[in-house]
Amino acid sequence: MGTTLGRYRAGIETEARIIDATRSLLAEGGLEGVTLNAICDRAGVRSGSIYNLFDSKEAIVLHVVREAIEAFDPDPMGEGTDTVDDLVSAYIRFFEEEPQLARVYVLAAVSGGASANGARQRFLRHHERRVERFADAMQRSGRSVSPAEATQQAEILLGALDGLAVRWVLDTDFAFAASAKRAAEQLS
Amino acid sequence: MGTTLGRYRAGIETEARIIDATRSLLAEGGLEGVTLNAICDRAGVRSGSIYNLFDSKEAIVLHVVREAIEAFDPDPMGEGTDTVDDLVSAYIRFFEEEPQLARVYVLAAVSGGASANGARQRFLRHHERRVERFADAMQRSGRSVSPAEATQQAEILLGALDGLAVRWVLDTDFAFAASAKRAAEQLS
DNA sequence: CTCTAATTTGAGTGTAGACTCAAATTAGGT
DNA sequence: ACCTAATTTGAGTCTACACTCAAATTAGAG
Repeated sequence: MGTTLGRYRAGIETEARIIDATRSLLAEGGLEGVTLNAICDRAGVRSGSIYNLFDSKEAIVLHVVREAIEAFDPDPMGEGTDTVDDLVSAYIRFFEEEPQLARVYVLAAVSGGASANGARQRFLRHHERRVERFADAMQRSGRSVSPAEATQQAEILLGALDGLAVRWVLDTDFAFAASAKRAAEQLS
Repeated sequence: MGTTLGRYRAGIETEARIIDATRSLLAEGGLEGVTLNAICDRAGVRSGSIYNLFDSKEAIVLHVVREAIEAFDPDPMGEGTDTVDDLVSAYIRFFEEEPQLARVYVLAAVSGGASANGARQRFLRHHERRVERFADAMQRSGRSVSPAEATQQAEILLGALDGLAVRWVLDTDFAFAASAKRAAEQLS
């Protein structure tokens, strides 16, 4: 019943290029480096094209940040059977396979922490979901006794992983994966 | 030999108010919330006064960031005899006693990680000095064998503390001190 | 091949924000 | 009380930046 995608192909491709450009600029220089000019240059379009596809620059940035949050889910299928090791491995894998999105996540999460808008709430909720999954995995492993105890320990383990992630943002030569594994060994 | 401070008192007081205003704005909303207008309103001056005392807005911001880095030194006297517990306690105390500077530090360190200017290098060097001090303390405690081993473990412990600090920036209700102590127990 | 919806353009508009500066004011020194 | 260095003012300037929009172009549908 619907039309084919044919006529919309150019728009879809342009949108993807704009999103890719914004993601790489965010990863490189944080929000400060993301001007319309920079997006246009990187994507190879003029500003009018951007507003044909997005309401505002902020809409594009939020799209990328949402993308990073969704990609950072250590248990996207929500099966709830992962071990702590599975979750830690997924965390590390995300940084290895999606370094740009990982950087976007870290930078946005911290600067979101300073903001009054919904960004902070969104990152906080995402963090709480992660803590819950880690805590569940810890309880299934028999290591922790009470839910409160598991939650506290999950906060610490995730805190360590996040701190090492920040360390990696400061210096990508830092051996994030090895340090993360070692931290998990000692905190599980 | 020199003149008294008398004639300069007004300038000194105004400078302090401008710095205090900038610090509180940085802690509240990160760099985004620090406009000249906001500084003027918070400090109770007009923009001309600011440029009588500082070369630029950036100069004020850098002053506050430098202040945060210096305040965050776990061993400012450089005596080199602290235990790991001493250093962890100093870290926690800084957050309890200087929450505004602590927030400024965390926010600036991460966003500095995205920048190309000297800020990232400055935070990296500061971090490396902290790692060295923690590693030295670990070796003195007899826990770690080699310097390399101590350095790795110091990176992990500081990573955990920093990650919990970021967690606290997202939500100041988070029990940072208790979590930090518990992380240190397991990572020392 | 024609039609036209979708897309692109880029000069132009409006504004937030950093910073300037001549004039006015303040207050310490004598 | 007078002098004047230091300080403050706030309207004004300049620019970077987000966004607009009429006209032109592209390319898929029929």
